[in-house]
Amino acid sequence: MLRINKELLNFLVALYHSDTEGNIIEQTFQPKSQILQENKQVFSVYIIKSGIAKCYLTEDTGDDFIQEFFGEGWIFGEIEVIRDELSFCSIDAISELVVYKISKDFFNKLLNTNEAFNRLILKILANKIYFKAIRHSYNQSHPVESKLLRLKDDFADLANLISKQEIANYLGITIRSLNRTLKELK
Amino acid sequence: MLRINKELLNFLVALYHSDTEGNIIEQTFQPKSQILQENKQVFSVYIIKSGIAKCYLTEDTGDDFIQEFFGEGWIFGEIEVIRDELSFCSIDAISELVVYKISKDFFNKLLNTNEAFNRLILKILANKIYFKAIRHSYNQSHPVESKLLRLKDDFADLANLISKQEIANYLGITIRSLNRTLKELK
DNA sequence: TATTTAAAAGGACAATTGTCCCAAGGATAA
DNA sequence: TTATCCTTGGGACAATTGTCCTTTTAAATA
Repeated sequence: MLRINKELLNFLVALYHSDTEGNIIEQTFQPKSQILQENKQVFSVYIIKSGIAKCYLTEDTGDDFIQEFFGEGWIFGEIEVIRDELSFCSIDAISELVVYKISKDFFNKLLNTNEAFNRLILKILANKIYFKAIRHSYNQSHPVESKLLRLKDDFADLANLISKQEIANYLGITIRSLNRTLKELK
Repeated sequence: MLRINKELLNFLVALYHSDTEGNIIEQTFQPKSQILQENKQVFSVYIIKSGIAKCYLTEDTGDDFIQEFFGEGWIFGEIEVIRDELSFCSIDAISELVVYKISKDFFNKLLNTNEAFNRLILKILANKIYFKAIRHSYNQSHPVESKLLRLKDDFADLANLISKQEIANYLGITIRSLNRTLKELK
């Protein structure tokens, strides 16, 4: 639910400190500000240094569907840069968010010249597919109650950071269903 | 719905013909035979030369959820090899299936030494994430009828190859719902 | 402090989807 | 041919989830 990646974060901290050419910039976003927007161009790849963000997609029905909550060390924008396409989801800061920002060109250069970085990105992409596959499958085959119980632990940690609406959007259900089920579980 | 990738297929055909050391093997599977099984080790990466396969996950409820139907040029097993973990889904041949089979080691070697191959795999992984994100979001926010209409075209092509049960498993619904909705659409 | 606004909780009903069951049609094997 | 099995289609009802609306609670601002 809240994705983090210490390995990538460590990698970036080192990279940032050895960077003398300004290829990596630290940037801070205020809560609720938007970092990437659906269907817009993506010029940079971002790695979260601290804070929490949400990655979501707005459907034609007007509903937002939250793909994941991103935490320390999580990367975004890399899929768009690799595919060389517009963003297919939006990213909003939930808490104050500090990121390492890498330009498209430098990210591509890193991929081509830094073998360890290349491997790390391959692993990250493979993991993203894995997480999505598992979650999508689980979501399709289980009722709301099971989905909620599954989150219970992560849930407690995030409960004071994210709204009920966001939890509902993550589960792909309405707030009404969420409340009903929460009450039944008590 | 049916994923194909001509670019990778072309790449592999060339690779196969220039391969003198038996790093790439052509192999044929009969319809309904299983190529990869959930929770088992994966020793090779496969690229489909011809035929159709399904990639699915069996839930604790006993339901199968079909992630995708794979066609020409589609790759599988690469996620497990990159993550160095057990398979998280099963792959079954639907029609007679011919694949190019690459050992784990040679796949890793290709990733490290062949820049074009590395790029191709990065793109493929990024695309897999993209497809999954879009589909998961759509599935969560739309009723059965919309999901079906969305497939209508692909659907016609596959209809005589895959069963109703498989379509239902792909949509994450029961056969009963599928039939009901198909009737309403007529 | 009083006033306004937004988030959370839930009642009543409607729509959607699932469960369970049976029947019809085609394919296969004895 | 007849028996058997599997796929498909659908009736009747139950369970789940959504829609709409109201109330309560909490937070924010004048």
